Amino acid sequence: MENQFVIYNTLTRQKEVFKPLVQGKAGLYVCGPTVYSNSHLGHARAYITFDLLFRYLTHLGYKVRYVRNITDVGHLEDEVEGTGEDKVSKKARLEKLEPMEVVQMYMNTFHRNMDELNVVRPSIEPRASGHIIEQQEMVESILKNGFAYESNGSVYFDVEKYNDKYNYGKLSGRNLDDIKTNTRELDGQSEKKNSFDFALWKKASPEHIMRWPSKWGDGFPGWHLECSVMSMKYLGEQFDIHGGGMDLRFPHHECEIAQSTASQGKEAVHYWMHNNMITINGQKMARSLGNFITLDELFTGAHEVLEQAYSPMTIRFFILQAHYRSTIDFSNEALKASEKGLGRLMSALKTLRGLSPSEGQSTVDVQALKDKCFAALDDDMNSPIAIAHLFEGVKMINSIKAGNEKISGADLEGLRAFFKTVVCDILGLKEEESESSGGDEILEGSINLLLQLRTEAKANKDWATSDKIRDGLNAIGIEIKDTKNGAEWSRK
RNA sequence: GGUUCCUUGGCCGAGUGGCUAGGCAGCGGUCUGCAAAACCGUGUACGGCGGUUCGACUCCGCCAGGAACCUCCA
Repeated sequence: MENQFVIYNTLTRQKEVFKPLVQGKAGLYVCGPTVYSNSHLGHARAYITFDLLFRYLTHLGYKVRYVRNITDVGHLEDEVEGTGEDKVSKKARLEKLEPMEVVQMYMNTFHRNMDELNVVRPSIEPRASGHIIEQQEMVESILKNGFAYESNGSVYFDVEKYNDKYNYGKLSGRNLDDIKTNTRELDGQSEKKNSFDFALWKKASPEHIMRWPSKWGDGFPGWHLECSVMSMKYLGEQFDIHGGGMDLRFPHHECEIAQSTASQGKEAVHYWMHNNMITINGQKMARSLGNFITLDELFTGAHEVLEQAYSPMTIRFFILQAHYRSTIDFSNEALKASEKGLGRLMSALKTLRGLSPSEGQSTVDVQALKDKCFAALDDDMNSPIAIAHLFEGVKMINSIKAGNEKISGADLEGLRAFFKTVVCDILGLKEEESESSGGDEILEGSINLLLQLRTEAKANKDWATSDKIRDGLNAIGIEIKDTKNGAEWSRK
């Protein structure tokens, strides 16, 4: 086991060899979604990225504890509308539901979508609303350490004071002076010492539905707090990797660092990893820009920018074909290319299963292929390169089948294991059967019978009949492939 | 305005100081009764202008265009 897993650490702005705090174990925390509306393409990108990390760490032999939270406390002030109402409550009011009903509904959708994308569920999925006491405890410890102050029933983090001792802005590459001169002055900040101070605990206005009692009065926790608290609770005061979207780098993750450090006197996270955004026509996909596509819309094709439906695996493959730190631009053309490429990869996987060893020595180098592929994954999870090498494997498989290359029994076994490991276990791609399932034996029997008739017709040079069978099967979604070993069929 | 980043062939998307990324599409061929599939072959790509260098798409500077963060966001 010579190779080392290298990951890009946003904190140091460079690639570093992954060294776990505890040998053989890895602690991973990823910021989960706020469940107040449907999951979208951006969620797919983030959670597929860290699913790849989770799967790869597992593949490398680490016992991984993967914590991904659900943000179900509506602490997000609605600045755009200017109502000061949190998003969950607003949704609840609009749809005449309990806030927790809203949360449950979208959490269910999120889980279903993630399952469809073959994203492995995390080891622990804690909810912010279930950790109010712990959050209050952290507020108290930050207060006790002198890095926060109470003001009119709310508690704010004292950024300036923290910065005197530590470094606020180290993750996002800012310094407090810049932040000072560039922070917008918003209304209602009079109770803060400085505009860049952020809320740890916020006093609830009388109409605020999601509220909890505290020693500072009824209120709710600040957004940044839950991740500091829950990561500490389940992964310890210090843990290996914290992930999330690039957009969370500031202020969310910066504030997390400040909170953890202020409460415990040391930093919690060793490696910060951030996935880049998905853009649509070159622009970030965002609710506020009105250009976001939900996963359900993607899977059904029900969105005006979509020319067709795209399957979950197509989306997954599309995302894995770009490096996680690059932006990836959505387009129908790109998605269609991914769909076809994925089809070729998966049908090679099928072919591989049916391959038999050739006589004599291999003419292909399976080991070299494996080495190159794993080297790519070791290099900051370079999935596009790994996939490029996989396609070399596809060529290899097809050439063996066509009789242009030879493979020994041992190599064939190695190739099979390699493909299963990389394609299925690490990249998390699976075969998608078309909806028509059930009655498979009858179906197969019928099709095989038709193919027999076609073979006979061909033998009699009855092209009309043979083409009629081919076209007819084609029309109901069965594709015929004539190979040297006779006709084969597959579902389109 | 501040901070950071990007600009690769028809499309998407890796990467490197001199050596073929890959996918999709296209073109030519093999196979086929014809197709499809598969296989083989095929593309003188690196925003513009300077500089460093024996040599730059890759390093430096400037310019142009675009993006992200600075406000909720994956």
